This record gives sequence, structure tokens and C-alpha cells, in this order.
Amino acid sequence: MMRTHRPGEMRADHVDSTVVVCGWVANRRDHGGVICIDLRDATGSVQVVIDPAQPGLDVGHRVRTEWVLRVEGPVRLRPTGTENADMPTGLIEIGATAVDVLSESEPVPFPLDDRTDVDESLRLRHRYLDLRRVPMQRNLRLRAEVNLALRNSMAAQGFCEIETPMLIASTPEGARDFVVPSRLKPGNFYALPQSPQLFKQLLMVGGFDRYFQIARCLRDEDLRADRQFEFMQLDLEMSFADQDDVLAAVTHAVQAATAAVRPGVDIGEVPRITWHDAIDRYGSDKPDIRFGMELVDLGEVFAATNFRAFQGVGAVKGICVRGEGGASRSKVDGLVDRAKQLGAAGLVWMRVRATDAGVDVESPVTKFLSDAERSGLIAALDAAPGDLVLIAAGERVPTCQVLGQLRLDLGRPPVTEGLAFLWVVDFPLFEGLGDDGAPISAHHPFTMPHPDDLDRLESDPLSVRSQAYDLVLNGWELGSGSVRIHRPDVQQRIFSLLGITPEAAQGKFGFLLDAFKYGAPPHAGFAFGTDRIVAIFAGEENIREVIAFPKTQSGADPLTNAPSAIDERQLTELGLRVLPPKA
RNA sequence: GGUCCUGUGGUGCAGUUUGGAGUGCACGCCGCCCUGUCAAGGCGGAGGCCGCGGGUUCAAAUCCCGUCAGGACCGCCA
Repeated sequence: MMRTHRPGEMRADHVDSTVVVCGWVANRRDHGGVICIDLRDATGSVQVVIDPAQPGLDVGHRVRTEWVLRVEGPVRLRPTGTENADMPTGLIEIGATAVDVLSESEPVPFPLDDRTDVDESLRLRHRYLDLRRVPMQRNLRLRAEVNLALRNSMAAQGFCEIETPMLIASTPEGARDFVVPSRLKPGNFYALPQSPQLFKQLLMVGGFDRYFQIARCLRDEDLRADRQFEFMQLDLEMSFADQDDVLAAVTHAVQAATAAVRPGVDIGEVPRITWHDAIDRYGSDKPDIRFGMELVDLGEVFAATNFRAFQGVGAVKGICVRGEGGASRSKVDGLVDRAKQLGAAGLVWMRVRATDAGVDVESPVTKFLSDAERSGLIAALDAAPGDLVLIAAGERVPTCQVLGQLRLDLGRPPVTEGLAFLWVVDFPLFEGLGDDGAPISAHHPFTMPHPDDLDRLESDPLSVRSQAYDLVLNGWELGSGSVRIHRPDVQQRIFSLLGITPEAAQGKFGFLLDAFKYGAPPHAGFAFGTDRIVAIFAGEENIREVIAFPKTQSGADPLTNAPSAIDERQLTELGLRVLPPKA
């Protein structure tokens, strides 16, 4: 028998039983006549006490950190005064009667305690050691809990789990594809899926009603703290369902995931905000609603202003930063620079001060403002002495976005604080006009326009709302979905608006359009990134901390050295030749 | 493609602003001592391409240029 118990499970009620435990040496304290070892496995650690004078136990002096031991002996209460209240197993210890060295270890390249903040590339090069550390153990087990809860929730809601292929046809839309050369058809390529989007719609045509998958998605775009080449999504699609049905199903899943990792926490109904309101109030289509500092419209206050910068603009908006009125001039100048860097023409700042007459503002632009304007903006922003007011003016959406970013810079709580889910609904169907004058899909070209806006599709496309929606958590975009177009005539109108000819559409998505000829059910779906939701649950700002083997920012894996060159023979087999590097 | 930050014994840092001997701290490692510690303790010791290349200088970890690696961000991510 290899073991009878696990180190972290040992408690006082095991006293007097003889146990066998296995694990790694987390720490050793060799006092000469007595040796204390903390033996660790996935469950935690327990103190093993070795008397090296006993026969066969002098090996205790040789034992080093990260050696793998099998220890046999009675569990006993620690002598009075030597208990360790900081350890769950701190009341007891194992008095070793036999110690087998199962594996020796060279000195490890970095400490495996959780006090040391080790360089990340070193951690990744020895990820198998990093994984032994408490934070990675905790994060990956948390991730497994979330996956399990999501899967159980989907199953309980009657969704059928179906795998879709990894080797698919490349479509030029969207993100850059990873491609895989075909051996049997040299010169041709598969693409790795950016998402199972088209397949899940085909599954609806195929009569599967409710599909889900925890799917691997791949996009060859530059990496970020919240973006890897490969990432996981809870992907789902529902037939005979509308937007509310999808939102309810996804809400159920994230409620279950939250409850799994935060026992007793019920996120309740997830609030909804329209895209328009999100931009207006938070300057973002993924608002972090854990804190206030909302954007306030000052258009009325400055309707008749003599201040040039506020005249004839789409919007004048302000935020009130509580208690920042004492900010240094250099900090305030930094905010102005930041606003300009974000594309604003400028940023007006005002310190709110108490005066004999009440409250007033102090700013380089005060002389351009009337008494009514100053009191009006103070009232509109509910500003109090000691506050800092920031005002931007210009085209509505970009102006809101600049203030929205400043709001985050100045007020965003740490990632570990709070869970604020939010639905953002009524996205515009198109996000703008391309260079060729044709509108650009905000979501993807299969998104159903809002029924009330359908008749403006051709006349005023940019005003058309879509039945697309995003799920946001603490200001992170978790995922998005939409009601899909299932009618060929509507799809055709969208394609022609987008400047996609019927021939081009047939070439790119012909199989989907063909499928829709044979009785496509109305359907809608969603997908959200599980790496991101797990990272937030884990209190990590970086999804690499919740991925077992992530890539670096340059897309490399320091552990396996991917990507790497391949043999000439492999290239020949695939009909490929590598070009010399650009000079 | 771009902006910014970082790179110093195995690890984490200080030293770089103002050039002057690889100087320092903590951990780890090796040896000896030690019967109750738990980040054990005491004594002793080993360990350096200061990321790499070039330049300036009598002299470069330090200044300049380039480059590589890691990170944050912009672009990009239907």
C-alpha cells in the first residue's frame, strides 16, 4: 500500500492510529537529535518528526527540500507548547518509524513558497515546479470547480454537450486564423477555430435545440494580460429562443459558477444596461459598475456658453473625483496628457473649493465661465469642496470614452474587490463605416437586427440596433452573443449592406446559407471566456495565472520552446518552403 | 508596427541619478555543531559574462547606440 492518508487531512482524531503518507519535503528543520519535516501534497502539509538515532532513520539528515518521501508512523499529539495554530494539522505530528526516499530532488531553481514573487519567465520555464506552489494549485482547482459548475448547470438546463472540429476551413473575416497545412492536399490549409460559431448554428439546423461546449478557441492576435492565443469559452446556442431566454440560461450558469467558488453567494438577477446608456453613464461598452463616478451630461449647463471649447460640440460631459481636489498640478497635468493621448482635444479640470458664499470652482478656465455655469456644473455633478471635476467636450461617443477611461484610472477598485455582473444590451448593429463606405458589423454578420429598427436598415444603418448582448464582470468583457438571422432574405439584405456579393457570401459561408434553406429554426446563442471569469474569481489580474501552461506575451512557451523550426522533411511532405527572413 | 517598464551569484532586491576595485542585504546551496522547531538557530564556506554586442572614456553594472528576453499598454482581437 502506497499510502493510507493524505498529509493535509491529518487531524487530532487520527491520534493513536498508524498511518502512511506520501509527499514532498516542503521544509526541514534539522536540530541534530530531532528532525522536523513539513511533508506536503495537494491536500496541504503535516509535520513529520524523525529521530535519526532510530535504526534506518539517519536518512533524515540527508533529506532535502522537494525530495519525495513515504513516511510511516503513529499520529500523536504534539508536545505541549509546540502546537502550531497556523497549520490546520498543527495539533498533531507523525512520529516516523520508517522513511522511504521515493525520489530525490536537485535544489529547485526558485523557492516554492508563496512569499516569493518569482520572475514569470522562470516560473514558466519550470512550470511543473510552479504548479506545486499554493497559488497555482488553488487557481487551477478553482478553475476545475468553475468548469464543473458550468457543465452541471448546462446539463441541468437541458443542453447537450457536443464537440466541434478543430481543423476547419479558414474564413478571412474576424481575427487572424491559425492555419495548419494539409499533407494530403499540399498547398491547402485548415484553420483552427476562432470559435465554434458556424458549427453551433449548423447544430441548430440539425435539430439539437440546446447545444453547449466548453470550447477551445484560437486567434492569432497579439497577446495581452487578458488574452492568449488559445482560450476557453462556454459556448452555447438555443433554438426557438429569444434574447431573454439566452440571458436567463447564461445567468443560471454564472450564478452556479459563482456559488461553486463563493459558497453562499447568490449574484441574483444580473442588471441590464443598454449600450447607449453604458456609453453615456460610464464611457464604456463594458462598464465597471463596482464604483460610481458616473459621467454627467453638462450640455444643458453650457448650452449658451461663451467658452469656445464647449461651443458647437456633440457633448459636454464631466466626472467628479471625490476628494481629489488637492491633487498636485503635475498629477492634474498628467490627467490632461492622458486625455489627449486617448484622443481628446483637451481636458478641463476644476478644483472645488468652499467660499464665503458657498461652493465655487477654481480652474485656469474659470474666467470664461459665467456664475450660472459654475453653479450649474457644481449642482449637476453634486460636487463638494475638496473634489476634482474633469470635463471633456467633443463628439459624443469618443468624449464619453475618454472620461470613461479616466474614471477607471482614478477609481477602479482592485480585482479582488466585489463581483459586479452586468448585461449590456441593444448594441448597434454596425460599429461605423469602413473606408469603402460600407458599414462594419459590430458583432458578426449573422446578428439579427432589432425588429423595431429593421425598416431603417438601408436608410440609416448606423442607427439600427442589434439583438446582440455582452456579459461584463467588473469591467471585463466576459463574452457576447446574439439572436441570429435565420431567414435568408434578411441575411441577404445584411450581406449586400456590408458589400458582400451573393457570390462572395456563397463562397465564404455557402454551407451555412445552404443549411438555412432547409428549415432553419430561429436561434440565438452566447459564448463567454472561462479564463477571464476564473481569473476574476481567483483575484488575478492576468489569465496566465489560471492557465496551466500559458504562452508569454510574444507567443512563446519557455517550457517546450514552442514555436520551433520543423524538419526539412516535414516541410517537403507538406509542400512548403520557408522564405528567408526579411532583410 | 509603436510607446513605456524591467534585466546585477541559484532566488528576491539595493547599487545606475552624480562613471572610480563585483560593494551590500535577505533567502537558498555546501560543511560542521545542535533534541522541539515550524521562514528553526549558531559558526564557517562556495558561488558573478552586472542579458548580449558595439561605442564614449585613463576607467562603464552605471553614460550613448543597437539587440535579445520578460512584462504593461496602443494598434490588432467579426
